[in-house]
Amino acid sequence: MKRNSRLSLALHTLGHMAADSKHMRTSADIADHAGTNPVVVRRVLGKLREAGLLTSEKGHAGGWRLARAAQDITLADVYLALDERLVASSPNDDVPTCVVEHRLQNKITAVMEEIERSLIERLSKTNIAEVQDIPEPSHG
Amino acid sequence: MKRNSRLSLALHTLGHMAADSKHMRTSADIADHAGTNPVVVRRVLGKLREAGLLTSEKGHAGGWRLARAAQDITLADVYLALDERLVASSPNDDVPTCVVEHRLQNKITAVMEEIERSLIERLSKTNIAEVQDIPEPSHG
DNA sequence: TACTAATGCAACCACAAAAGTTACGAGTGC
DNA sequence: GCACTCGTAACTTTTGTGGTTGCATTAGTA
Ligand code: FES
Ligand code: FES
Repeated sequence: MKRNSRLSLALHTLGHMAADSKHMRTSADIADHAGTNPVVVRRVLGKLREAGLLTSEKGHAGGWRLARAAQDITLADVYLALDERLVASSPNDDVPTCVVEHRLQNKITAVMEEIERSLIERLSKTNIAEVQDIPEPSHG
Repeated sequence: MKRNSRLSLALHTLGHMAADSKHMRTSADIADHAGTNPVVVRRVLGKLREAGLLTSEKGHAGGWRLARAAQDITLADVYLALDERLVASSPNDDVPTCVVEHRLQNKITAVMEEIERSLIERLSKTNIAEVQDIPEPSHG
C-alpha cells in the first residue's frame, strides 16, 4: 500500500456505509472487501469512533455503523480523525539548536500551517455521501 | 530526523549560502554544520544542482555555491527540485480494482492535486534571501 | 449456563523507505 | 605526484507501518 493507506481504507469503508447506512458491518467483512486485516480495520475505524463518526458494538450481532448522517461527515472529519498531518509537521519535532535554524523553521512551518488549514478547509466542503455516488449498479 | 529532512537540510544550507553567496562550501563542512553525513549532503544538493539552483566543483578548491542570486531562488524551486510530493500521491499508485473505489480515488486525488498546486503557488512567493534574515550576529 | 461471534488491545513479525556509512573512481589545483 | 573534492554505488542501520497472533471482554442465543 502507500502512505495514506489509512485514509484510503477509511474513506472506502465510509463510502460503502454511506450507501447503506443501516447495515451493520463486521471488521472481518470490511477487511475482506478492502483486502486487508480485521485488526487493521479496527485500528483505523477505532480512530473514527473516537472522533464520533462511527459506533461499534461488541458481541454476537456487533459491528460498525455510521454514528450520524452521511451528509454530516466531511472528508475533513475523517482526515482529522486519523490525525494525519500531510503538510504541517508535529510541534514536538526538534529543538531549534540555533537562531538561524529557528527562524528558518518558523517561516517554513508558518507556510505549512497555512497550507494545512486550506487543505482542511477544502476537505470540509465534501461529505461522504458525495464521495459515494455510484455511477452504475454496484457489483458487490 | 523526520519525514522532510531533505527539505530541511536543503533550506538550511541555502539559507546560509544566501547570507554569504560567494563563499564556497564543501559537503564535509555542510554536513558537519547540519549534523549529518557528507554523502547525504551531496545527495540532496545534487538534486538542487540538477535543477540549476547550485553549482558544484570538484578538486582542491571545490565545493558548492549558489548558481544564481538568492532572490531568484524560491522555496518552490527547492521543493520541486527535491521532487517531493507532500500532498499529491504519485500517479502510479494502484489500480482501481473497482468502479466505486475508482470514483472515490478520483475525487480525493483531485482535491489533493488542487492543494498541491496551491502549496507550490504559496512557496513560490518566498525566496531564499527572505528566509535568511538574521536577527542577531550569527554564531557560526 | 455454555457456546459463539464480535470488538479492544497488546505484543510481536515483516517489509519498505530513508538516512547513514563505507569505499572507490574521477576531476582539479598545488 | 599529491592532497582535496565531488559522484556514485553498495551496504547497513533505523524507523515507520501494515500484518499477524493471542487473549480478554462483551453480547446474543440456545
Ligand atoms: S544551525 Fe545554527 S547557523 Fe546553521
Ligand atoms: S472496492 Fe469497494 S466496491 Fe469495489
